[in-house]
Amino acid sequence: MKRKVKLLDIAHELGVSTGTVHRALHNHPGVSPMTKSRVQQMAKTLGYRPNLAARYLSSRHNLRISVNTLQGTTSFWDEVRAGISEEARALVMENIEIEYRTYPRLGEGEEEAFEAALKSGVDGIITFPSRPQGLLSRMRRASRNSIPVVCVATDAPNTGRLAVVSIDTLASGALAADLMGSFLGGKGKVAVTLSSLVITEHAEKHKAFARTLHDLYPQMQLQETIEDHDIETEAYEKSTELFKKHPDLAGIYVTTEASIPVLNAARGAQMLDKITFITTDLFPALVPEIRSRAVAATIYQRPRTQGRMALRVLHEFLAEGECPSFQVTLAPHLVMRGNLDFFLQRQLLESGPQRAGAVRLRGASSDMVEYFG
Amino acid sequence: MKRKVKLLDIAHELGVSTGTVHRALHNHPGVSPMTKSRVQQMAKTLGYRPNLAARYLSSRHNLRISVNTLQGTTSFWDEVRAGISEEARALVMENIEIEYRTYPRLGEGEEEAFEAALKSGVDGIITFPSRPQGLLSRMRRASRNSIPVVCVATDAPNTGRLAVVSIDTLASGALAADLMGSFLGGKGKVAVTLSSLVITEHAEKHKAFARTLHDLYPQMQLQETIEDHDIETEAYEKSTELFKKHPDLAGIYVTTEASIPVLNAARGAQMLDKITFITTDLFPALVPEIRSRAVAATIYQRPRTQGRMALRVLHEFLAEGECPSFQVTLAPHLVMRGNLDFFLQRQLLESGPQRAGAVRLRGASSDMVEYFG
DNA sequence: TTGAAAGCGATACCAG
DNA sequence: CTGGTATCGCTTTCAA
Repeated sequence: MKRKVKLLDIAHELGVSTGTVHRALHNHPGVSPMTKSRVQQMAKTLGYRPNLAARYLSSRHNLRISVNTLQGTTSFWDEVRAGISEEARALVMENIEIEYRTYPRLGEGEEEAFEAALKSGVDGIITFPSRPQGLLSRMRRASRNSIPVVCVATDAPNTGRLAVVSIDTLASGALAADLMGSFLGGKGKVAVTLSSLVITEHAEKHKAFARTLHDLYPQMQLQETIEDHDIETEAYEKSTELFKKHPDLAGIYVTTEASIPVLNAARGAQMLDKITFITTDLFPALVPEIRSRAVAATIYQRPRTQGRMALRVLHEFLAEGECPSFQVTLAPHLVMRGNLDFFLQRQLLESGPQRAGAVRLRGASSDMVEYFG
Repeated sequence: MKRKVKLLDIAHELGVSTGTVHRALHNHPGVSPMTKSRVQQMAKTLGYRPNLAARYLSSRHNLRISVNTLQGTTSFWDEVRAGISEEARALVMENIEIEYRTYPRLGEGEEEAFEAALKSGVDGIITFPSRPQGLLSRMRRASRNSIPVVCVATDAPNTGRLAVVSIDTLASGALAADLMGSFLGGKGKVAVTLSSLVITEHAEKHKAFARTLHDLYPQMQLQETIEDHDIETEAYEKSTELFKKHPDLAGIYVTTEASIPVLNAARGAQMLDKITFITTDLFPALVPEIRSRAVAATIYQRPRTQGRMALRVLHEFLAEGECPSFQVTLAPHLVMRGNLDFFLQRQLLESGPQRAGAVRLRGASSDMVEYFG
């Protein structure tokens, strides 16, 4: 049994005080370079690991975290935020203060929100970088100032961000392709819609879809790709055009949340029941479409879990100064009509009673269910 | 901003000492019933929440946890144990000692293992109750002695167990049925194999499969169910018989890990390419079967996550005296040839470098991927 | 049955 | 630049 090494051990070993050791280990000002390096060396050789309990206890320096996301127009971001809140509450040391900053539309106001977070001096930021190019300089500045930034859903490369939490886009696209091929018996014309090929995530899904389709179902023909630029009417019109051009289209994979306009376009073109739809995410308007089998399957991106992971990674870094991984990639869930109700029930349960009173050992009579996305 | 209430607050309120308050709240001996109830009342009205950091700091008595599972003949339990270890290491307060007790076969030695764990005086037990009836009395005894027991993979009802972590069997069966129907175009004969209808989990999967098939694909015909009692030869022989009896069988859903004998039986009967297989779990021998498309899809039960959750629930109870939920139900993952590689890669990564050295902020050059099941 | 007090290990401040 | 020390909230003796 190895006794844990503490500050006093390493201080004693070097004949200095714990205060000095502390300052040296944290790069605080006021330590001679010599002692600092000696301390750090000794800490390493002794295998010093800080005692987090003691740390939390002594400095109850409330962590302030800014969460910058899209407004809750789509249920996706509501779920992400819910996951963040949950994790914050669950994180045993409840010294986390979360400030939500939202912006109304893609790329509109997100720079201001980021700026505001920086100005207010938060300890960390969780953000959805919808237009990375605009955020670039600000994120670099945050990184320079040692303010960790975690990206959710979309990555922002070369910004010095601490980590990114997202769905596995390659697995998503590949799964969609394999399902599409299976459903259609390995032949027919299919198409993909996405927001823009400039967005890495969408391009990856598309690439994985195309590649898997080609490898596993060589007889299937992938048609031109629709870019809707996150505009509903554009999605509708371009879909309508596509359906007109390919009256024999057999399937379509919607990689974004914007599946409703595409469904409506198919409905308008009287082609709804001839086309196999594979969509993305799960939100109220999609439920009846799945139930009526207009949508064959949807790929659920587990927004709640994304939120949880984002906060967890950020907190772990803030607490321990270390980051478990720079890229957290979630496996998507597949929702079809058969298992739809289980997902809906889960969403209900989780958003319903706020972690309905935890119960002590003896009082265990009625079970409650927690469904992990 | 509400100041946190601490022991001293409630002690002061009642004119007693913190020691008394502490003893009262923890049902320690040596407190008059009167003061005890007064303290507990006051704690409730003030909304006292213990400061865990202080708790861990003052008394870090190592938690000892026994993990009783099947030997690693199947990769499933190796993964479960890996998940448990991971979570133990990740749990910030690393005062957890885990003792693994394994038994070679279903129902063989598990009672002895449980007994040994109890005798050695562990603080909690995670177990796979393969033969609940034999464990019943022992689990009840554990419960009476306030030793929490968490079941993994399978529940043991009426045993006083603290919680159960398992896959959503209803969602699994329903998803399998919907996929089967989609793959087969809504018609044909299908069958189910399982270990025994006596086992709740298997019965539930079967029921969900049958029900979903009936509701969504009324033209499909569900044939008799194979019970293999966890014996490979039995699975092989009964499958062979089934294939002989139904030469037009179109699909089969294997709810257990025992899919290889069934596949071999189909191979022997020259029916491999005529039957759509939906299997359960993911293990080395299954990989080539998925790759060759002998298996259309497999339902992955996320053993690693099950292990993580089991330890988390148990630790939370041990640490806080509260249990977040008595039933943790995981949504299964769907693995097909298209996304197979992503799951294999994930298993490799996770079992490879032991949490390859966490890195500090500045050193973030090459990303590592962590793939959450 | 109860009170008083000594830690647990890291942090932060004040003297030197 | 460095040493000393009070502090965080809870647990756990030891006296009373």
